[in-house]
Amino acid sequence: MAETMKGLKRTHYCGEVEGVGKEVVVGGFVQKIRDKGKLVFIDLRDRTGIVQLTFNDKTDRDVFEKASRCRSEYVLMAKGIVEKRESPNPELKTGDIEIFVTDLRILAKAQTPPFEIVDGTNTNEELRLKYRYLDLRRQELQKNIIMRHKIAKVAREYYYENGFIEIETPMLIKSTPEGARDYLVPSRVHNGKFYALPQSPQIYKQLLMVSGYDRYIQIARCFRDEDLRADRQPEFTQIDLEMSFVDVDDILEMNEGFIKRLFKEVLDVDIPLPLPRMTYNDAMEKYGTDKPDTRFGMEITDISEEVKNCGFSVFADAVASGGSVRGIVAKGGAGKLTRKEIDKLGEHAKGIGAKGLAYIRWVDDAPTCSFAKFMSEDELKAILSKLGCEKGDVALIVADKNKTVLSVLGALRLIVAKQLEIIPDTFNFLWITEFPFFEWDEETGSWAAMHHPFTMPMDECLEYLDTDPGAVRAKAYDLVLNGIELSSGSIRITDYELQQRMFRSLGLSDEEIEAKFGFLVEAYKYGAPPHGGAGIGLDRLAMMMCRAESLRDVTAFPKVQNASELMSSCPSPVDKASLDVLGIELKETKK
RNA sequence: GGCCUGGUAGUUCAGUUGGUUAGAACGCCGCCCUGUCACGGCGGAGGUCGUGGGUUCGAGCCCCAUUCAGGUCGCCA
Repeated sequence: MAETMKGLKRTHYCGEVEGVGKEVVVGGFVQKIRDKGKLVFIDLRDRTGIVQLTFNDKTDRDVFEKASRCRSEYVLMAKGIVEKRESPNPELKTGDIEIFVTDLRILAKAQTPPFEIVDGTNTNEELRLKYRYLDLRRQELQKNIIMRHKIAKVAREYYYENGFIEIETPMLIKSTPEGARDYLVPSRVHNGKFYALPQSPQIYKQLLMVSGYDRYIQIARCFRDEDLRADRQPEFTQIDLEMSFVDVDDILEMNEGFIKRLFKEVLDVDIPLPLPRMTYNDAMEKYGTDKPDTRFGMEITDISEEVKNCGFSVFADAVASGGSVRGIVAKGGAGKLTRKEIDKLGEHAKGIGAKGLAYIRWVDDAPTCSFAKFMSEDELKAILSKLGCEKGDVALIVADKNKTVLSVLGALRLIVAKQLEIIPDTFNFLWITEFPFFEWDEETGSWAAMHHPFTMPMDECLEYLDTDPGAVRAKAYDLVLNGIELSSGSIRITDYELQQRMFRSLGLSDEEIEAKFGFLVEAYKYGAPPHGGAGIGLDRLAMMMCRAESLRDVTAFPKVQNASELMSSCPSPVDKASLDVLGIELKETKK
């Protein structure tokens, strides 16, 4: 039978014990017991840290024996006197004191955990996820989870102070088969019909602006039934906001203010404002991605002009067929990027769509070049000069359709930078602006909205909406931090006529518009202030601020790659009776 | 759905060309120890080598399939 804490009331957290001579009561988990025979030390841990409990020949005999029976992860409560240590432990916050224990309660015994509860563990993540509640005891993880809490706290404070009102939007909403796949929820009272879990509160927050709430914020859970990545969970949390009577600059400034305050308060890092901005087109041309990591250079250079008439048909043909030839230069990379490493990069490039990878590696007097035999010396010189490739450097070159060239070089740029270890440990924020409104969908052979169909086109683009959709840019913006997309938002269309035009450009019939967005379109007929907003990924923000590698490290109960949760084994089958009530019959399921 | 990586005591790993009884460290259990804090000393327990099949006189090791986990591409308005 475990003991109770009757008569004891905690006075201090373990990591905050102080005051030599004072009587204190602490509670926590046994981190470690060091039994010296007639002298026992117990490291007691709670979320604030560790304090040392001491038992010696002056200790009551029952208390002493109880102490020596303790094992790792037992839950204890101890009353005692704070004493100064003869030899302090500089590793501990409370290292210059210890507690001479006069009363000890074993509140719960504990089985030996399947892995040690210590920081810097390298226990397999699968096992730790199965026993997530134990993994969450580790101080590393507790620090991350608490960091996440602080972010949410500063977010609420900041936006509240700026006039935002927190409003909850529904979790059971109408499914709109656009964009990501919805999680569907059946219901007993509506056989054959389904709710969807929100991918974001998008439509509702826009309606709140129509309703005149002016500034809305919500720390909102969002759901997407898509495959996971290290930086993507099927359910995630967004600091979701919307503002009325604003244009792009107003929203960017508001959110910059939040970023600055957040990093100052939580990490004591100064983020200079305004944050840099870059157009989508510039980002694609220079970095091959709409979320560039600008902590290092290695920008993409177009050498199409230099090679369009050269003897190397791969290059010349790519340019002739409307594509391009571009390259990146790894400054001083010739040492680390051996022929073998470059071959590996080539394989990787092929894996992501390139037909091949040309290279120049300049170690000694003359550069080694994979396509030298097709080139005159002058042509090669021109390429080197345009690329800025010098002795000691490696240039990687891809020829293909523009889209392929850019995406491949964008990916290689990141890999090479990691290999060369040239990425500084800083926080580089960047706004990406002027996104294209439309995106050509190869599968359906039609235009699709890149952001979402309620995004306002830029004022000067309205005139060629119908004639040249590909050139229409939108009042949409992303906030990027070190190559991770942190936030995404836009100014919304508030004009009924314009919205109808955009829907039609997307190939939606009047019937489809009515069925999918009828209530939204209807709402805008009753007058709406200009408005826009953004969603800031709380999980990713926490991941970056904790310098974690994965969202799993900043999410209390995360899901794994196949979107299941290892601890509770969810999702799980349900019995036939439950399905019958919902009017659902399963087809043969995938094995 | 494609590609890549991994799965051996509780944990992290080693395991030679396929060859006797599969090892180490940490953890765990027991005994000893009055100043430990990576405590120390002595002793001990602990293995379906992810699963199934195949090759072989013989498989942790080779082959095939499968499963689980991770990364990534597709996907993520």
